[in-house]
Amino acid sequence: MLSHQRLWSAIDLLAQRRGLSASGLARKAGLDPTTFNRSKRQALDGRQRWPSTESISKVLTATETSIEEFFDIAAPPQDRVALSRCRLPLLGSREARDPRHFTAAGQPAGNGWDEVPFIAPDPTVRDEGAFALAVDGHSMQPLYNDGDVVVVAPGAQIRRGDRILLRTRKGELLARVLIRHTARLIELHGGNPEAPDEPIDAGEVEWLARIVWVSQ
Amino acid sequence: MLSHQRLWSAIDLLAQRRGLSASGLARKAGLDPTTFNRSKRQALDGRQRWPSTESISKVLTATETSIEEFFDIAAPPQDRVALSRCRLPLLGSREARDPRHFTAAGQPAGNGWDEVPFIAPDPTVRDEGAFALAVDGHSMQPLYNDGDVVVVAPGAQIRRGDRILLRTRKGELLARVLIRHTARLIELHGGNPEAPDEPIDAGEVEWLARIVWVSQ
DNA sequence: CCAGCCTCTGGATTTTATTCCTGTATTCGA
DNA sequence: TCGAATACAGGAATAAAATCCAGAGGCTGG
Repeated sequence: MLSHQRLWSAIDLLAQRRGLSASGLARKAGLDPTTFNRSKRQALDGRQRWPSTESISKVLTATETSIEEFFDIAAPPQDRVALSRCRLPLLGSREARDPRHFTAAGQPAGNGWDEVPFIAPDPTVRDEGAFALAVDGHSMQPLYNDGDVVVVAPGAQIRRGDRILLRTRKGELLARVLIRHTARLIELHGGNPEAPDEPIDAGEVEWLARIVWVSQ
Repeated sequence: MLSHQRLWSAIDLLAQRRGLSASGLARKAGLDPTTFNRSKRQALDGRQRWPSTESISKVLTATETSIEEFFDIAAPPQDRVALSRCRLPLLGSREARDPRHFTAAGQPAGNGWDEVPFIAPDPTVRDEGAFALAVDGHSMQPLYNDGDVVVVAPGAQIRRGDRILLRTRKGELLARVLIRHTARLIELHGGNPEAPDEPIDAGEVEWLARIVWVSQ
């Protein structure tokens, strides 16, 4: 649905994001500067006045804004789909072995990354450093197979039993289940219920991040 | 951006999806039936005429369409993000044991379903019958744990090695890995590498559907 | 301090979208 | 077969949004 209030606040918020006033936005779009005046938003008798689609179209063109972004700006919070994080950086797990693709905190770095649209219900994915990893080959079995895509959120809280992506100082990239995490020791599990836990010295670990979504 | 052409074709396509004509849509929205006439879309001298935001708002309200869906309808293919499927039906796996929550084809039915926003890069999720299942308890271990959310696409092609959700005629709801699927026999695997395959008679199966995404 | 610029109000005017109307063609059900 | 409803074109009238036009207030740099 589309309310009078949402439409006008989208215009205000778009102007704000672009560092413009309401009149500045109108002028930039080639419209009369008074078009978006507050005094033009309702008639004297209180009836609502709506901006025209043509004006909106001109504003979007002038500010290089997509119609989706425009309506997302003023969406009610529960409908907000975090369009800013709509495109996650994506890398193949083979390329991801190269540590230069990551910052020291495990966030994507450099320009070898592709992009993929993604919006998940879990707000952890809005994490600024979130990225997607396309699994090639068998290096992450049995948890993940060739062709799976895992979404990793370095900023997400990690608890026991969560699946994590872990970079060791040696440069290995592992997908595991976290069993225990103390100051000195990290206990991992490979996903095979029959296999024993794998302890690893906390000093060996460069970073670890929670895997929040997987396509398979 | 928002073009004259896209706006009008969104109106036409929305009408089409709701089984209405352009004039029927206008009438349903409480507008004059000629409002959306083709003859009103451009002036005699060829200048573009735009529908008003207020008319669009009335149309969306009358057809219970979100503004996101409206603009997605006529989006260029490369921008199409299946916003119409942005909100997936969601059910807990415990409630999902009750077969009344599903159609015979394994699509969501009834009104016990919640909703969750979701957009995945994989077009399989655009499947009209796609839904999300929140796993409660241990019934789907070791593949999935309490708190995981799996996204299921009943229309997606299934190949060997895919994870599937399966409803038996007895009413069980199982998450498994598909090993083999012949006319008579379906071979499944529970996810524990040490465990043997589980054969099941194809006649025992009500439906099965591919699991395409998992949060964990 | 003041000119110049911007922002906004509120009114008059112009432009434009909607409504109202007439007329034609088509579909549908009795 | 024949009304009744629907779909649509096109024109006139009406309603509403954009412009145009003062005028007030704020800010800034000279």
